[in-house]
Amino acid sequence: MTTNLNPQKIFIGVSWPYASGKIHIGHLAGQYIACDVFARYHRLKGNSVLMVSGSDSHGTPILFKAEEEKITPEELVAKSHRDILDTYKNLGLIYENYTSTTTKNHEEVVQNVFLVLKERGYIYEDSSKQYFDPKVERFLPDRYVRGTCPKCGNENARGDECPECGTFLDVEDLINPRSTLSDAIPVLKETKHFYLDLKKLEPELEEWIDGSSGNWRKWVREYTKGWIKEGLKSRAVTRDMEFGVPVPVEGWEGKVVYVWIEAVVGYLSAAIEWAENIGKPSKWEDFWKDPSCKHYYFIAGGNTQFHTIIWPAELMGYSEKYDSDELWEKYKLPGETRREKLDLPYDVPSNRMLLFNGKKMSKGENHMITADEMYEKYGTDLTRFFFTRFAPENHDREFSWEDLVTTNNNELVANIGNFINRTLTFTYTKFDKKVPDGNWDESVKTEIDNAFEEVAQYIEQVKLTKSLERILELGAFANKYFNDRAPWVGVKEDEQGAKDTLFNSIQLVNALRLLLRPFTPLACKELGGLLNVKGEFNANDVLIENGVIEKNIDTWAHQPIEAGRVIQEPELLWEKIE
RNA sequence: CGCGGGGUAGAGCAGUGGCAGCUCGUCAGGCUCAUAACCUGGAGGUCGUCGGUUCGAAUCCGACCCCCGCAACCA
Repeated sequence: MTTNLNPQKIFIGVSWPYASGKIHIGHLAGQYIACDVFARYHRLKGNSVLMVSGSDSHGTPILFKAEEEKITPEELVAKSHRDILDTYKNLGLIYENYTSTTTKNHEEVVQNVFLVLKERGYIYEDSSKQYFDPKVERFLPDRYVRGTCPKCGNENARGDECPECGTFLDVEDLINPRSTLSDAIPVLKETKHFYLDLKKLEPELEEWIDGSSGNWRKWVREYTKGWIKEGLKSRAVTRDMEFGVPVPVEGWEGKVVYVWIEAVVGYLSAAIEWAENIGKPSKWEDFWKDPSCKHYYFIAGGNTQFHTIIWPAELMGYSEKYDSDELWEKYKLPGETRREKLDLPYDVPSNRMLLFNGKKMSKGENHMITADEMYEKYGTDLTRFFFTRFAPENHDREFSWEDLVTTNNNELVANIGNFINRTLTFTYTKFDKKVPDGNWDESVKTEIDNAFEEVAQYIEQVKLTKSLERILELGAFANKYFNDRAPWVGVKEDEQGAKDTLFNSIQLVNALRLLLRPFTPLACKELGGLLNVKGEFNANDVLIENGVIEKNIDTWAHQPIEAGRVIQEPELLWEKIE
């Protein structure tokens, strides 16, 4: 436990959950637990962490859902936001700032970014024809138009894709189109939009991807390169709608900035809001304008290209502001003082899909298990442990309740939990509740030090499943050590030998506690109590209590328990289920 | 030929040219401090298919088959 004199700055952006309901376990497996484990580790390591996210609170589906539930969109969004916060709290998911896209600050930053990109010529105006539902008087997103597939004749094809034959469609090609909102026949209407000129940024983008993607997950890199290979197309960045961030251009009333400009800018606006919240309005620049600050984006599946292509493109285009006296004066961000470029992503450790009965989870089709259900059944630690242990880091993974039970019983309980329990019980009953006076076994010491180092490496590479596997290895080592040394024999025949064994076992128990802090925080805290650990600095607890961490203290190392310390009566940290 | 991921023991997965591994399950044994736990040993695989390169291929090359994801504000 030493002051970290040279803390690494870590910015973590976590994809924004859509505020149309509760989050499900796919979200947990995808990013919300991984980011928290990663952030907790870095805080414990004494690094400077800024992790932000928020509720994505705009868009057509929210309008429709609100209508369905007969409440206002604002009410739906507020309720969803509260639900999400509850879930986070239950699962111990903590952010430096978790906000929402409904804030004035967000609107201001989005409009600022939009206008700079427009001034630099990366956003241009064009018009297109889009289906309009005359009955409900709304333009229709492609997915809200159904009709007959021109390829296979399926009468229920969606405007974007035919679910029957799998073809991606242009909405205008549908035969006999109808609106899913009213069943009315939609009409094609001319509408003007702004487009993001990705083509223009493509060379710069490609160079950046070639240079930076070496440490990305293979599938993320290949997927991204695939998009570039296909050629980037301009995309409309505005929508005909009233619910969202208004397009800040005269004559564009009734249109809003479309999500994949809007939501990703949240990473910046939430950082700015955080700086404001802690009373240091320029502090966000430490994380956004320091090239040594590493930017990680925890996202999942289909969001990948927004973070490896579109968001970097926006940042590149936006950073041209700093080359122009005029733009710099005209478009200052809140609290902005430094005329330096914004940092680009360092890594995008995107996960693949968690499947349930062979299909991915979906809010729309109600094919899901909510995060709340998981929490209510199995609690914080097991939920966190399981979805780290079996995160779909490199390929899709099937979720099953059996795996969850097996993992709990064989790994959390039988490996780690049982070792802790047998050690504490032995100490409590055979050594008068005191840590016996024993000598360090070098092999144990080495094993512990190696574990700290290797687990740290895995986490820093965002190989979280491996990091947990490594901790389980230490648990297996500990059980074997205990078994080989057979202190239950020694306690009668070789008392000092038994004392040595238990002294070292206690150290292993404490090592496991320290290593597991990012993964199973509740049990670690409880175990700290059993071991009578007092006054230990835990940056994550400080963040929960004070909302900010003032000191960078490196606590990622073994902290020995001294002989003679009295321990509490052992209690089970985790129990077998079913 | 749209883009991408995958196919290895009953299950879930590591393994990028050199004796096919890990966890769980299963079988046998040991131990008894511990949550029926822990420890040791065994059985179980023509590495999707076919062809090629090589002294040597799960791994490199070619063809094919199967599963999955991706243009929607679905993580």
